[in-house]
Amino acid sequence: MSSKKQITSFDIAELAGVSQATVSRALRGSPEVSEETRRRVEAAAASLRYTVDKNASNLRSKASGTLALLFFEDPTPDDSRINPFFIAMLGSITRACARKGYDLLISFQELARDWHADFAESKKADGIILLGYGDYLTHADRLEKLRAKGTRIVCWGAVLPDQPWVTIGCDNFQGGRSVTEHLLEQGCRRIAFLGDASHHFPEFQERHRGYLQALRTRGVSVDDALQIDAESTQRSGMQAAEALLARGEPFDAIFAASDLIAIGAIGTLSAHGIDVPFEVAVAGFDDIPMAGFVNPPLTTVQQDTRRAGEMLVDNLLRLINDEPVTSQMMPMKLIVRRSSLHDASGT
Amino acid sequence: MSSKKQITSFDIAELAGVSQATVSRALRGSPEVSEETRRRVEAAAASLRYTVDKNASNLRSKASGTLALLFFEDPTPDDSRINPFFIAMLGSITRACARKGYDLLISFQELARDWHADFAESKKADGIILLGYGDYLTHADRLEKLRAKGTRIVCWGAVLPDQPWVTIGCDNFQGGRSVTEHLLEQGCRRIAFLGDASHHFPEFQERHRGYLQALRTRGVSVDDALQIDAESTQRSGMQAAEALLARGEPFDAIFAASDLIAIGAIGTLSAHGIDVPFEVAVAGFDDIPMAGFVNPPLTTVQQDTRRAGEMLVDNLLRLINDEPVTSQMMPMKLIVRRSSLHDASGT
DNA sequence: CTGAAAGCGCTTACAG
DNA sequence: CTGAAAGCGCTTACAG
Repeated sequence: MSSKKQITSFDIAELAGVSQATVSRALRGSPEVSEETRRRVEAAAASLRYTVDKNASNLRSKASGTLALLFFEDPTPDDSRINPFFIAMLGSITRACARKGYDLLISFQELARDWHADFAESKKADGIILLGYGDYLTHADRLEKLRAKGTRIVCWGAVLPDQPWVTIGCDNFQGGRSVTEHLLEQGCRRIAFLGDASHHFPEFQERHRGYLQALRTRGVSVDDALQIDAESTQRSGMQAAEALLARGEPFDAIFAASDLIAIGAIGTLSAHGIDVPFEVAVAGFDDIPMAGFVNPPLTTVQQDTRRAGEMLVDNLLRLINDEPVTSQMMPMKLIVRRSSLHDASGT
Repeated sequence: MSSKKQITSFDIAELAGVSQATVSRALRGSPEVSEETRRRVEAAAASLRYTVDKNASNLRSKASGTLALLFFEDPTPDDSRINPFFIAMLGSITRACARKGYDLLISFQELARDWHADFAESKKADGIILLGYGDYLTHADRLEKLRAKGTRIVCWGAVLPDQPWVTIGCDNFQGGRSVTEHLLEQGCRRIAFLGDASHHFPEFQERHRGYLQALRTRGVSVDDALQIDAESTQRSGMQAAEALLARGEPFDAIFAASDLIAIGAIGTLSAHGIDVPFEVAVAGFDDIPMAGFVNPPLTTVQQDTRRAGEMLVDNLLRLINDEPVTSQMMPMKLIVRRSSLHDASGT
């Protein structure tokens, strides 16, 4: 603790020769204060290195100037391995907050836990951003209850019809479709899908729907034996690829529901002496920084994380200001790298 | 905003049949409260879904229960590319905070900016963690002024003698030495160092000192032409490798001051048709997640980010509690992967 | 445009 | 072990 007593707005008021209320107004840029008074107050504040006590101002004004970012994830053995895609989102969310003058509180949570009280209800944050490959459906009632209590929440994830909460997400369906069409163009016909395509992973499910759509449009028959569940980790990708090989079904391509799954799968294929992309083309989803550096470089779908972060923050602030907000879907972009160039490298 | 009036400790007091002060004590687990009263208060609080207003409690108690994490970095063109090593640190710091019951506020800043007022002085955070390949020396006076004002700060970085602020860092000197010894054991004799080894990058400087020490111990002469400045980005690593090649000096190994530099350098070498590790062995520093997945997998130095995060938080909390704290250095670990196996793959 | 006063919801001596 | 009272440092009607 500093030895000196804390400097308050009363000290500034005395120094500037105005009332404490005027200090408060001047420092918040209220238009009620005359230009000259404001200058005098600002000079006094600067000379004493005064800063407004956020706790007091928040208590009085009922706003915190803070947003909370909650990462949802299953408990992982390795604490420090965060899904790289969400890291990129974290970066852009942080900067978007800074641009808007908001602070950002972050926290890692398990979806099943009782996290709601921690932020909005204790007035630490004015609103909450949820990030994660979340099965929000299962927790829909909780989200709904929060919303009813007046908590402002914006989710990143699958944008689905009939979702009562505001969601920003990329167009997973189109993404899945684009990747699959690209693989078909490479001459692949037995394209495996690695990822849990159930409603527990709504984003994966959408990507899978796009995959099915692309196959059907081209008249390629769908073989359920080519779909293997996986969650978004390398380990899970390796296991899924092992399971796929164990099934003995022939396949000439893998569309992994995320880059981490794809990278794990490539590892397994290599270990089995299977060449990528000559024998099996592989594509992922997310365009994590690693994607361009694995061997072979990974074809994937890029999401505009910078814009996504801005949209999450902007929409949450609109919600906080009681402005109309709707869920929004962002376009994605296919990034072709060597891992999927089945055609060029072989046959 | 919720339509209902906010529930306060007075409501709980009434429901539980005690005074408001007792509610406050019971909910904070004060030992002064009887077990039976506590239970009654907790039940009442739960039934009304009451949570303590943090702004009020912070204002009164003069503590925020929040730590601030400041990332220092130069402004980058690409918002979302955060150094992966710091991301791992972020993860472990966040979790360490959670375990201690603290919230974490995060912010990206440029070292040169006027950031000090933002957190500690406005009472938003009880203490600050600084993270970044920072040139803290240049900003030493600012740090010192903050400390004098009572701000609690802990830095991640180079642990140097005569540093008045508390720093946690890994043993960069030993790390640099281990890598260099390893490269020497592989038969390399012309080992380039890629990284700014000036006092502006104290961690790189320490790694470079370790490098020099290893060379001298083995009686290998140091050639200044083999040192090229680089900061910790792939782009910079590529440029440094280009510059090195342009000098025309023969070299059989590169020790890059960070993994990102190493990965960039490998890219440049490959583009020039130079085989790694057969013609040039390469090693980096940090063991970022990508390191094991590039081609060839990168030999590097691993820092225990989980433990580092814990130590940063623990030491900051000690500082906040006015307990004695000293700077500490953590051991590192050489991780040998294929990029440095010069010997085995050639000659 | 400015000031005097009330009050945000807690925690913490103080008293018993 | 519990209560009554003061007060943390602001913001915001209210009045002029």
